[in-house]
Amino acid sequence: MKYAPETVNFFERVYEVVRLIPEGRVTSYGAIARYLGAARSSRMVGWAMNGAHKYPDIPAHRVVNRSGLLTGKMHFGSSFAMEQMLGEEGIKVENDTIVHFKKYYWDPVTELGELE
DNA sequence: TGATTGACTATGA
DNA sequence: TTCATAGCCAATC
Repeated sequence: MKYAPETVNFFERVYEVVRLIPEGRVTSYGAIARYLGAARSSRMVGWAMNGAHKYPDIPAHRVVNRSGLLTGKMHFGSSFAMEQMLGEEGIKVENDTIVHFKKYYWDPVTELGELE
């Protein structure tokens, strides 16, 4: 697997941010992208997560789309693994969507401060 | 090399 | 309010 030099940095940053997500909290692809200064590259965050499976400590289940919808649950091996993991962290999932998403929402820009 | 796709989001009808 | 379309940018075919 080879990435463009700048891309490696971007992907690494994505993983770093995801690792910082506290247990029992979730964030969105767009929020991460925005935090990294790539507000319009939310899809790249998703793409980064695609490769996140190679890293054992990336809590990708804490990353959902802006509606709290578990759009990537099918990438966890089984379609129920993601909501099960979230459930064990105290996050209720109903109909593939996080209940009270706003309450659990963890925005890196807000929590970590804007990137200098 | 060029076209298509995707774990997204914002915007307009 | 719900549905459709347009940008985004790297990876894959």
